[in-house]
Amino acid sequence: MKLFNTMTMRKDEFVPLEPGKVKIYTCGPTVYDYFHVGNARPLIMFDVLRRYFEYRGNEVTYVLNFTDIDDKIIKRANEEGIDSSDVAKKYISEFWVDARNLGVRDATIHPKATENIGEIIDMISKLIKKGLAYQSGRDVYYRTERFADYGKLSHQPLDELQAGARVDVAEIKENPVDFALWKGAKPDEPFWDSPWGQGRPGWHIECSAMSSKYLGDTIDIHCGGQDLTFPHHENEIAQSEGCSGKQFVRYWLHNGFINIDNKKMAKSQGNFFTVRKAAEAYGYESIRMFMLMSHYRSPLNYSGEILLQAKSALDRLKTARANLEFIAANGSDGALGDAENELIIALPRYRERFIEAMDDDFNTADAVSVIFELVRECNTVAGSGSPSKRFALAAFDFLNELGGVLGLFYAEAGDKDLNAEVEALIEARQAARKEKNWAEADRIRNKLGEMGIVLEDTPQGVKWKTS
RNA sequence: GGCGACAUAGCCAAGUGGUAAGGCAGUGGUUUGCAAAACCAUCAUUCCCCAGUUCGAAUCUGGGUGUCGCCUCCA
Repeated sequence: MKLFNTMTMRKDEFVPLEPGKVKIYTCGPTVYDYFHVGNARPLIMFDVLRRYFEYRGNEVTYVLNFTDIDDKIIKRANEEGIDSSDVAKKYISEFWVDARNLGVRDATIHPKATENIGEIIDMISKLIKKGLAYQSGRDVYYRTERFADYGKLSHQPLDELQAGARVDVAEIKENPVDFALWKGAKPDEPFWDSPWGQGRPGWHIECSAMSSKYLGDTIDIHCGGQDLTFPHHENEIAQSEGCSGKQFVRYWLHNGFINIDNKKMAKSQGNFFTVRKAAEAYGYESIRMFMLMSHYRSPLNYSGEILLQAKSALDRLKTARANLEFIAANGSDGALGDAENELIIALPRYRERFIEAMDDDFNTADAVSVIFELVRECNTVAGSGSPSKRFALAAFDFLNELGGVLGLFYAEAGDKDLNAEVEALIEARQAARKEKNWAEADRIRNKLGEMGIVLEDTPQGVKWKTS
């Protein structure tokens, strides 16, 4: 498998440190609000990466952290007059609602910064001892010019960064590019005790500390949005490699942005849609489909029209899948027909093409197109003659296999079951149809439509789905 | 100023040297009691522009134009 590595700026052949085992760390959310569609991209795409590694027989340890102490959380807490830990708690639980509805599987470990303060303090102490960090007032800063490789990920020479630095030239810092590892607490701020007084960790050190605690000094893959390349990931390298003396990350993966009118969707710009809100209009799985249909590194414009397109595309797949499931239950019991047999023999070729696409820097857009071609074949075969249960079941399973790698075809909370009232109406309509009482049959169908139930008359019987 | 990305049909989007995948929308047809779903056909002589390399370029090289991102919290 090839992965585009930001460090080398090309697609590198992926070889895990330990054969059959893959260690991945993805920078998780700062929990001070609902997350938006832009935040959802790394969650969804790197969830797919993880699923794919598992599909190919690897054991994956996947870490996704929560930054649960941060300036923004404190700000939010002050605005609402509540404790910052309550803000974090609330938005972590809201995170689970959206993430699970998007079909994002729980990571192996979801560490929280506030539960790893000890490890963070240890790491900072080690950096100070090595001369890579210094205390200044009640803060601790990283001495960037001491780390020879600083800038190697973002490919920016340190002196250029200084020239372009718009950061406040705080007196307390030796160099404007130095960044905080520990921040002394201001009045009314939450704090933890440390050798440098009461305070809290800086943002960058959390990820370094949690990554090494849960995955070791060297990990296979570190993921995040492109905007984290600098300074966040650059700083992580300085901290982790400065501390351990070993390579921190072997492959750096960065997803492109979700844009609105070609501008990056960002909370600070105010041009964002929360996943919660977008899902109300188009459904969670459509958001997932929207992301899958393009390459994770390409910029992707968000709009209602495009979400609708993604929803229609997804519906095509889901309908095909539901048709196969229906035939698997109601089709003929006979042996496979010639066309059925041919398609089943061809399935491994679809699998190969799917894998080929995914092996190329997990090109989900291409992988999705393989599924569409498969679906057309399945529809053709299932729509002619009297399709057999055996065929439909095999095709159904196969569709689930490929869809499952992309995290498709899951039930969202709120998917309806058929209730007794609906069932009675469907039967009444069938009776009317038998008597060729089309007016009555159509009346019932319209009524069901208003209830959100769409009917399809098929050779194997009546199918229904929610609209 | 430094570093980087992107530009393919009405819309979305793969393809990085061999003659333009896939999806959405549209059009014509088949099927259906009518629908729905589905299937078939159709839908870019052409990939931002110019020049070059090559038997051959959307793909490589040079130049240009446009858009965006990072360098500051940011997925």
